[in-house]
Amino acid sequence: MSDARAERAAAQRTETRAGLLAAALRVFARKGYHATSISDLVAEASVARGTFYLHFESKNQVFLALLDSLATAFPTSLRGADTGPDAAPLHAQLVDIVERLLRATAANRAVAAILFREAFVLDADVQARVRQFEDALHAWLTRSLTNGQRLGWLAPHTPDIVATALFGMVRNAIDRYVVSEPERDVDLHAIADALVGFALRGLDPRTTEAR
Amino acid sequence: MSDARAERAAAQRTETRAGLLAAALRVFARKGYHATSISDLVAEASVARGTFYLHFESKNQVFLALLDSLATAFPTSLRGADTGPDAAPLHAQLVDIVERLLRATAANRAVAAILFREAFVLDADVQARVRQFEDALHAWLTRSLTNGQRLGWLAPHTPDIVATALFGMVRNAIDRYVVSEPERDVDLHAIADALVGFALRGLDPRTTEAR
Amino acid sequence: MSDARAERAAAQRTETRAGLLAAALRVFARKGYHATSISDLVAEASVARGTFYLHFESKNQVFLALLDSLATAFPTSLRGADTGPDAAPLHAQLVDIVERLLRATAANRAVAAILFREAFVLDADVQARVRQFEDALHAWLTRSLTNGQRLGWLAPHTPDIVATALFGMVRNAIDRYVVSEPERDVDLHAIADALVGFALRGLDPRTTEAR
Amino acid sequence: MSDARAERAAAQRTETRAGLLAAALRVFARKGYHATSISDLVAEASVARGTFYLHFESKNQVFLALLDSLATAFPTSLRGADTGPDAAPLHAQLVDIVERLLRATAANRAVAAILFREAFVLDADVQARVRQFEDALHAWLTRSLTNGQRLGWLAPHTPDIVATALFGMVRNAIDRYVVSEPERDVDLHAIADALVGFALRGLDPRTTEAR
DNA sequence: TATGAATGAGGATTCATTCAT
DNA sequence: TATGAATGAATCCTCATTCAT
Repeated sequence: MSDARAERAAAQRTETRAGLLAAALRVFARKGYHATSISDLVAEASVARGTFYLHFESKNQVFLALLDSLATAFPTSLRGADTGPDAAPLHAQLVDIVERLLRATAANRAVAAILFREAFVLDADVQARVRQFEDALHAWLTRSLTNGQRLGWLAPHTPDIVATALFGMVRNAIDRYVVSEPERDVDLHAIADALVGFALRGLDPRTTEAR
Repeated sequence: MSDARAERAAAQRTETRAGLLAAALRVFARKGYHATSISDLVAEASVARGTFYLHFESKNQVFLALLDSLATAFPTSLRGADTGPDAAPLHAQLVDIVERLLRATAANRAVAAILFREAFVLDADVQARVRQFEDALHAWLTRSLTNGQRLGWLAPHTPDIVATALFGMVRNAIDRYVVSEPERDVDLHAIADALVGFALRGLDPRTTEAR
Repeated sequence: MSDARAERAAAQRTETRAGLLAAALRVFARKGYHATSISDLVAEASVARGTFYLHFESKNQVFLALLDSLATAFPTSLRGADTGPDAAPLHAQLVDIVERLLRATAANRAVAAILFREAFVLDADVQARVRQFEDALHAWLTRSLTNGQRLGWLAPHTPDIVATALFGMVRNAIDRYVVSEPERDVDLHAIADALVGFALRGLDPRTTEAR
Repeated sequence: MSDARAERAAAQRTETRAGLLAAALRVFARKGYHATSISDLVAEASVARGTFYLHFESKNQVFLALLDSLATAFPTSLRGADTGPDAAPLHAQLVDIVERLLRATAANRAVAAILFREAFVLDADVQARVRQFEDALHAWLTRSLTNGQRLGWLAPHTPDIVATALFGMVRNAIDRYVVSEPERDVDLHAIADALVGFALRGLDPRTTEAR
């Protein structure tokens, strides 16, 4: 009937849902996804148990909803390198990409933490979604490397394995510098720079001397 | 009470414990650590529920016991590079180290899988032990890199970050090529070679040209 | 407040109530009384949850309202046999009564189904009403039989027990031929005829031969 | 190991299970199957909640176990009539069968009550089993009637419908005289006699006169 | 009168752990 | 030492009912 009332109700609903999401983020960050029970969630959100099920089907649906914030923040960080004639130097471009990745993760620390540490105990459908995301990332990396080699921009290496290595480098860096130690004030730019420097030049000193 | 009888009892006890460990390894491999209940363990081991508690305090104590096999296999793979006058080339030495790591993990796939994927849901004391192991590894890597740089064997990079990167590279490679896909027959030597090649020379083509 | 407006409001209310009843009939028929929740009812009726409680106190009040259709259809089928001088033969009259009962039930299949199968899980007040209805029917049957015997129309039997038997015969026939298998197109007249034939002549072959 | 201990344990287990069954029978009789929760069962049996699940999968498994007492008592009552040359008169034989049915039910009043009144709200598998039992009974009745007619022992009627009628007669008699009013001391033999008398001779007075 | 978000008691089920034998 | 029945806290989830708008 009254539009005003319906609107109010919808607003209320949205607000409660948002409260549950915010509460979930806090509890997940505090206790971890796995150790969090529905009871914990509703207690933190100060709503009744039944209210939870009015908004979400299960704990993993909450996490999936939270995941969307990362899922939108991530891909925008991943626009490939610019290979045009007057593009910025490759090194600078790559540093920029990696730094954006680190910052996107840092901005969603709690979700990223779950994603990085508890991925395997997430329920099947969440796992499938995460795995699919990772596979897409790996495929994109492999393609980019193959392209770069063909164009002579990158040294010849086994693209699949190097993709795995790069993925692991960044993943572990995120885990160590972003996810694990929130209080420590880290210089994400410096980290991105060091990672890219290492990935481009390698450890062999003759590389650096050569230039 | 004859010694013989006491000995027999002790042997029996050891045997029961070994049976529980072997059973745990099988069930963990089949269902994952987290999804495995004490019921599953005692059923697989064909002992009574109470018997379990005569030998282990909890599920994670079982895992800690299993962990020891890896904990002994790993460090031996990690004897540092030989820097003596007539040592083998650095590249070959590193390939050897990495390959040994991969093989050690492959030989303990079930335990490694838990370690890599379910580490975070392990109870606090197991987590602490794993973390301590990782930190030791990271510290060793950082030290080695610092040393290598001082000796001019390695190019100047931020050792801490490069250690993180190297650790992530290998970790992800193990996850992808050893833990995740058991059936696929992978060439661990080739993988080790590619990883080391990338880590030493980097992606920049001028690196390779220079030599 | 004009009368017209009050009238409109009343009409609206009646309509909503009717919609709920119609919806209830559909859902009860589809899922059974017991398996139907208030949620199901309001969803089927497309009204808000709270609206339900404006019209009915509980699920069984809805059923009681639906019951009224049967409660009015039944007694009219049960006008006793005509014992006047130029009445139709007893057999034909009884067949007619039984057939009318079957048809009345068939016309209210959904309600009858609940009545026959889920009577016991209905709440106390509904149960009381159903029981009262059954008792009245049984008393009427017993009275009719006693009368028939006194008039020499019926053979001497224990009226109370025969009433129970007759009630059970018809009840089970309704359950089997009307309630249970809705799709099967059954000949209710033939069933009524067979039932009355059996009830009058019995199984003993000498009975039939005698005529 | 020790057989004595194993035996003791098994005895304990059996005892607890029996206690649960006895408690279930009492609570079912008091509150009805549907209204009984697992909590009620364990409270009545004075065991912990978990203990219930050690012995039964669900409430309906308890009922199925109880059902077995009826399921074994019933068929023995149903050995068909003896048609040999020097068999007892049909009437006497039938009275005996019906009386045995009534007594078997009376001996298992609580279970029979559930079976008769709450059959429809029992879970699917229990329902299936009950339905199957009823169908077998109906088929047996129909077969017996057809046989009896062919042999000239029984008057010609539609066997399927008469089977339905007989089933309903007995069922309702059980419901009224055995299940519903436990306190009233009823003469089961007289009831069986009246039922059979009615079923054989019917209501038509000419039947009785004829003999 | 109608709405629908919120409530919270209540029920089923699991599982680590204990303890008498 | 081994057994295994019993325990009961903890968890998930449903649903009749309320109430502010």
